[in-house]
Amino acid sequence: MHHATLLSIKDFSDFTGINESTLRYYDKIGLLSPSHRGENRYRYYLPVQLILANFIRVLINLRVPLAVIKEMNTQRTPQEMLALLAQQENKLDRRLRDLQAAYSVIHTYRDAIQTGMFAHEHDIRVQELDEAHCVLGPPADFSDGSPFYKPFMDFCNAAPELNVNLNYPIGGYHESMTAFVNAPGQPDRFYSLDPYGKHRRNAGRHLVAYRRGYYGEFGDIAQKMLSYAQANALAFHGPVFVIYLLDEVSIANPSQYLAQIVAGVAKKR
Amino acid sequence: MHHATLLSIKDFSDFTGINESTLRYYDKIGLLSPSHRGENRYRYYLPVQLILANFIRVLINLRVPLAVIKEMNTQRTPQEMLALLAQQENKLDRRLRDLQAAYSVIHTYRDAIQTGMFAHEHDIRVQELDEAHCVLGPPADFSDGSPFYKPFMDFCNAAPELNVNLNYPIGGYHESMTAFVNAPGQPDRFYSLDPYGKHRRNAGRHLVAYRRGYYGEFGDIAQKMLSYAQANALAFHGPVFVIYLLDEVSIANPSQYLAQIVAGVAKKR
DNA sequence: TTGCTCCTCACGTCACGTGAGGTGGC
DNA sequence: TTGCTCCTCACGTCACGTGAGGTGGC
Repeated sequence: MHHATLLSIKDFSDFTGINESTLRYYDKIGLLSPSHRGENRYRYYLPVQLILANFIRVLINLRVPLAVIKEMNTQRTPQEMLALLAQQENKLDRRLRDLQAAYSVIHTYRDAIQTGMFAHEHDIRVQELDEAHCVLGPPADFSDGSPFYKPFMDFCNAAPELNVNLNYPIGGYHESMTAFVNAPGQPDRFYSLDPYGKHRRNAGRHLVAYRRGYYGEFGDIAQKMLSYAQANALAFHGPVFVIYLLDEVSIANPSQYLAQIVAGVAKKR
Repeated sequence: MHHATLLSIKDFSDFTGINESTLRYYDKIGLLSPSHRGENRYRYYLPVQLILANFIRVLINLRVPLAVIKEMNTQRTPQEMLALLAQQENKLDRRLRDLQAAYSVIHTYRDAIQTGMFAHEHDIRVQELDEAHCVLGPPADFSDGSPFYKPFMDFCNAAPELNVNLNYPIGGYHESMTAFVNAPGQPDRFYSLDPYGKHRRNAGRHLVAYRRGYYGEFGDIAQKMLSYAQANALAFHGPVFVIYLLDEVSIANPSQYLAQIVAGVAKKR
């Protein structure tokens, strides 16, 4: 500090924590200009401007755009500031929800991939599963013999109104084991593996099988499940949930995708 | 769709929900190029590329940079994807914390401004207050007669190591009413009105007064509080907390700032 | 002369969206 | 000719950070 009353750009930067080049930028856009300039065009700030800098710094941290801050700069009332804060609160709220949704998608995928990595394709067995949540789409229409992606696109198009987040892994829902056996590649509905979804797979005993391959290609896995059930005196009940634990998100080669098929079972008596 | 097997850029855009110009951009940066071009340079996509588009869309929603997505594009393994997701989770975690902090600052300021708007400057009375939290700074050093902002800057500089968020309103802490009376403009410490702070103002009866004016200018408010206490047979105890309910964030003119002074009191007996 | 602070101006960032001006086939 | 889809290319966005090249006073 050369003068007791004037701050060079370096001083001002040190006190405010705002980068020197950022201060020059604020000067350029008229957000915060030094009170005067030296003959050599050096910028000099008044200590009282530190207060203005703090005002700017606080609002920037609240994600208020510089243009808005500039408007509030010369004139502002508690009423206006309250309105701005309320508006900003809404914006942050939306961004928070967005981020939390992304966070949840990451978790769901991590779980799926981890399970998929340690699954053996020919492993088939009965497991006690916890309740799981999802969002079911509308009935899938394969009736006109349309290619695989047509009903899937219907699902995607219906997503906004059904409040379906398409970033979660997508699976196929069959109303019964019989339905799955008859057309393993043509689920009755698609579903999103949204852990906050309103639909659910009940807790309890399930027959769990795995199958490697492209979407809708299940080979003889349905038969294997039937044989296993017969050999172990199991009866199927409830819907069948297919989910791709390893899909295009984790694997480039479609023939290496890994599906998990889950069907409710009980001991025959 | 002109061909059953090929998608124009419009079709592809409709199916993926990705803007046409964005698809051209992805082509340009080599992230997602159409499988071939017509003689007129029209872009044509294969239906199987919809899967790749979904991969990209999902990762974009997880805030993965396009450059990283591009790297994972041709080769990716479940292991690599797990690592990427873990890394992304950390990033999102930091951003979430950031946003939540901003959110909390907004709430604190809204409360302060609302209280300030409905406060009358000459209102002075006893109130039952809830516990409140804050973060106390180091002892403020006014001893060398330095201007007001020197000890305040010390506080700001100490902020990072004390884990003080400087975006909350900042106030002055006096160890006793006597200390406040002797030097109302020179608090023993500064503090940040952080509702998650580790220090606190106890719940209970407090004498609450208001004073309009610039930082550190308190006129005769201390005397008024003493008189009020004497007239009502009140004894002071504990520290005095000063906070500016209306400061540079909500008001441009410093002479209109509004301070609230809060001191613990009990009936004399 | 050297070292220091400061200056201006141009350019890069990131993932697009927009808009101007043009083409090719019905 | 009109309408349609598609093309390329340039520019703007937002809040800076970086770096080149230069100045002025000790």
